[in-house]
Amino acid sequence: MNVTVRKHKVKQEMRQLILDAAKTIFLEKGFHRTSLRNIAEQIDYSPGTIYLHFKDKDDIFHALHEEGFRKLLADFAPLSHVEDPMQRLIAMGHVYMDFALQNKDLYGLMFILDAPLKSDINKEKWEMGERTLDTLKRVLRECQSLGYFKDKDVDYLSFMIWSAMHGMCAIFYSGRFQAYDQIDNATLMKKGMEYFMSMIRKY
Amino acid sequence: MNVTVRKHKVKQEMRQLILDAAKTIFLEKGFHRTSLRNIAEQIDYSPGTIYLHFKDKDDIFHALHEEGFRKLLADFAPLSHVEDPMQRLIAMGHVYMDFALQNKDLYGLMFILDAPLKSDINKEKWEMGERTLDTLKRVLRECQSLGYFKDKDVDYLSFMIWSAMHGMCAIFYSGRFQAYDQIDNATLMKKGMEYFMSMIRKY
DNA sequence: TTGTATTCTGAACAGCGTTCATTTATTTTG
DNA sequence: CAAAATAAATGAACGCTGTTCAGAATACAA
Repeated sequence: MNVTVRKHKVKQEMRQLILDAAKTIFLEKGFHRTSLRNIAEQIDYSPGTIYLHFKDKDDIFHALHEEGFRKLLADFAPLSHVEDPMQRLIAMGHVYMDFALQNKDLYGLMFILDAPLKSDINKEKWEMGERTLDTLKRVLRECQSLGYFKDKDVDYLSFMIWSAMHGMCAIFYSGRFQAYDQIDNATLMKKGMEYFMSMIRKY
Repeated sequence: MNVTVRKHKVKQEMRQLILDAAKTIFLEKGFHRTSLRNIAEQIDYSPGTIYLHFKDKDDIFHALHEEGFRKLLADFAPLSHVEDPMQRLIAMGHVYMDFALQNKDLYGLMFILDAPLKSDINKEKWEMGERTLDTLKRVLRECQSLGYFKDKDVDYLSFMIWSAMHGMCAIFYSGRFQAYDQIDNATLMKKGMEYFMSMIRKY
């Protein structure tokens, strides 16, 4: 018992060690360019050892995926204290964008990379995604009760708003704004957000 | 001369043969899951032959990348006949979205996949991207001369609008809307677009 | 200390992008 | 038409990948 508890703890520490190493290397080289041998080398274990803690590479992906959502939801949590739903909606946008800016690799894993998402697992894992989306839908309904977004369907509306946020973050992630190369990335994002929010406030 | 011309033609046909095969398999299996051996097999040549026509896998990526932009710009072309700039802007949105819906693989190559874009080449290749963006900026300026988007910076505005469009397409591409799984993809996209456009019209 | 259970290793497998000496096909020349 | 020169295509080989698994190393129990 005391022993099995400690064993369990050791096992979890190893898991976290692998995840942290993986995250570090993903950040440096990108998901597809990171090999299990790279990860193994970083933590001074052989490649085989990783398979004692994760089913395969996708499994590591999923673990980080979930870690990302936990972090994002945690970042959202303080916003529940913002009384005015419209102010809360705007604040959520900023938190979302900051999350993408500060956790580029994690953001890519969660919303962009096509790596796995193999049908079986994704239903379970996307429970986190749904919870995040529900947070958005809830605040939108509150906004509606204050007169905003009259006669708008919350499903379509939430999709449109999330897409706008995601679009900016995704372009940032993929590094595809050479077209704006004279403008600082963060400024571009913040200004884009500002324009969108001032638009939606009047909607 | 006559001979060299014919040779050149044959060579280009081979190039196109490879590109078409590549596109087909990308569509089926995705970029990262498509191997050069798969492509070679599909056209009944050995892997080595492909390297007679393309520098490497990234080179194929770039060729399709450019093909995509040529197609998108061609789809935009007829819109120059739409007199009212706001109507043209809205029409552009629909064309962009239809392009993504009907050329999913190409869209991913152009705007999402992180495969290559290795600094050297991307400047040249993104000339197409810039041209596309210029089309958007031009119509926005025309809208401004009609009183829309007063005091708005065209760079930030174009980024925000493009991001909103891209966001919807990117979510569609990555298949990450299980959260809306009871709603048809195309409907979701069209409605999202409709909401965004009705919002921007009043901006 | 011995025996059992656990952890870890690293060689092996098939497949990957890529290269290149060699073979095959085509064209040019005598 | 045959021979030489040029071009096109091959496929084995290299070092990499994710993944597996028999065996070695280590830890724990009796």
